[in-house]
Amino acid sequence: MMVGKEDLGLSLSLNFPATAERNPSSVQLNLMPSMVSSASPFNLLHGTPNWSDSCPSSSDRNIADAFKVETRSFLKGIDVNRIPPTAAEVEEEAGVSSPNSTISSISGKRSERDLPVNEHDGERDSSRGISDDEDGDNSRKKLRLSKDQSAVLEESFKEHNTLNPKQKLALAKRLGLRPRQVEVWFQNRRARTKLKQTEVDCEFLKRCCENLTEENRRLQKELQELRALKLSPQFYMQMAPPTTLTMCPSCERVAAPPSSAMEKPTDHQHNRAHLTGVNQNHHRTLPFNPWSTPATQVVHRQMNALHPRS
DNA sequence: GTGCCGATTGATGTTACATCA
DNA sequence: GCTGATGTAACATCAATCGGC
Repeated sequence: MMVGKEDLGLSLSLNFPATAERNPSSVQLNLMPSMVSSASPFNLLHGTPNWSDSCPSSSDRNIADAFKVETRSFLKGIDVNRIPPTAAEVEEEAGVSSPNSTISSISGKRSERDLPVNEHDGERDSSRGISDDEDGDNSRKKLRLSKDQSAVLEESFKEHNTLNPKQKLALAKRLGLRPRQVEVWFQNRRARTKLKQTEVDCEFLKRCCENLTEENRRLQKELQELRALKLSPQFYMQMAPPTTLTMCPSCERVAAPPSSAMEKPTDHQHNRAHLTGVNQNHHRTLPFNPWSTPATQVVHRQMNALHPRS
């Protein structure tokens, strides 16, 4: 339900074509806290929202997902997923395509994998869904996990996004699911998390690109202005040595030397304050490296944050 | 042999739209 | 022409499967 998503304040919209058509603000993104560190590139992106702030917490997302599932079930008035309370009851339903008896039956490989676990669990009955094939019903039934099951799984996923066999068994037992189902849920959950992370990265790079384009445009314009100035004889009279620029060590911004005609007081007003202030050595002359301009430094920091070198 | 991953399938739910009484 | 019920195609979601590593 869109209402649920919006009300929960889920943030990032990517407007993928198919979705955007109907739901312009769709594709709600979420990051697991562990996946968005404090060094997240989004925090470094100037002029953009703080994504880690605006992105929902995983719990919000979990709630949203659970809410979604719940709402669907509620609206239909049907909860298709019941936790089989006892093995006996499961046995009764085994041939009847109960949601929880949905199987892996089609794949012999996986069924075989599950079998020992069920034996071990004393819940072999659920694996009798294999007999669905024998019943001639080859269509696999779609299982929808209940709200409670999803919530527990999400909780567990928050603690550790992979399960060891022991944890898997315990969780399966607790939820009344087969271990294979728990395993599959975790796999799919990891895939979803990764997909969302990819989408976020994509969005970030898009913004990065936009910023660079804008910066490039600005620099081109500046270059044109400088070239125009260059034609003026007065420019040469007052020009600073061509290979040096002054960088403010505190803010890392490049500024023209005070005597230079290039100085633009309105552009970087605090330079004047620095230069006329107590510390006359505040500005030091540095060799100009075009790749270490503020803009490129910001981008480099962003890129490093995104893909840190080991 | 096992577990994970990416790609894919298929069941199910939602939505927008058309048709009809 | 307007309204509500019904059918349906398109799409979204997600559990489950498959093959590869």
